[in-house]
Amino acid sequence: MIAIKNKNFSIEQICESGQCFRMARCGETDKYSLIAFGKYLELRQEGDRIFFDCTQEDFDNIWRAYFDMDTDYAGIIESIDSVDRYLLSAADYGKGIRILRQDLWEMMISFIISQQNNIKRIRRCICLLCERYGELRHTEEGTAYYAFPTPQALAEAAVEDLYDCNLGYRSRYVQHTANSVFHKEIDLEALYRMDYAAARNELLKLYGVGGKVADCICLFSLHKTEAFPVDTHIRKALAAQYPTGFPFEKYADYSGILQQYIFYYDLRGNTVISG
DNA sequence: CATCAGGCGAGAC
DNA sequence: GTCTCGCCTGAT
Repeated sequence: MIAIKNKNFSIEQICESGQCFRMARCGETDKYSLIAFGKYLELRQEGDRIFFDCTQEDFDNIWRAYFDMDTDYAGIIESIDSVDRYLLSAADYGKGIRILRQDLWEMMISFIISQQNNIKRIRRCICLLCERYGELRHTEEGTAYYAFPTPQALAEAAVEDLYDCNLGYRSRYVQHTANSVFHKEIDLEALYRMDYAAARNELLKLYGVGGKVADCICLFSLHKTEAFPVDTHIRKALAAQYPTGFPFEKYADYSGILQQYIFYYDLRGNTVISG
């Protein structure tokens, strides 16, 4: 068990912020589970202390970077223009959110599925994909879980079987992109070395990946924090709060982090959460 | 019943 | 380059 203290870390907010579809609360307990990079992790929180049920080795090699533990989120929030009351409120509301560093391939497929879709169904689609095409694994304690499917597994899946995973018209996007990755028509390693503009441009070549999805992939896996995904929620929020335009120039290289505060505030703020 | 979810590709112009 | 339209499915 690894214990870390951090005031800008909320497991609940990270889970609900909609960037990771394989993190969930364990029933009615205070524990959360997460499957990422082929590993299963349980974690829980007491105030500003977070407890990771893993070895020091896994924490250092995987989870420290995954949860972006070395970025100063308090400093980012402090940099917000003091006259921008809306952004200050949004950031205060979602101050425990972190921009995760997730697997690139998994984010490609996850955000292709996310288009014109709702979070509940996205989770269900991904769960089905993992159960049918991912490798079954067990923790040392015996907990069973499925790894995310490999590019080969999804490339070899029939489109009609992907339809059965409830993907709808996105099935052919997933199939096509899986083939592009499996046959190395796109070099995933090279994407990490590119800057934001180049990486985004490369991602746009994938069938089923447009501007919004490319920005989500850039932000949530390549950690290009200048990427600012604009979806229907953000579009409405910006129109209402920033009639003359969002001040990107003030937050040039981390506006994507602020996007997450706005998105989460719009999604959860001032609403009753059901289910 | 219609509308809308974290949009995108295809075709028209 | 910009605009419009159709698209799986389920929640509201």
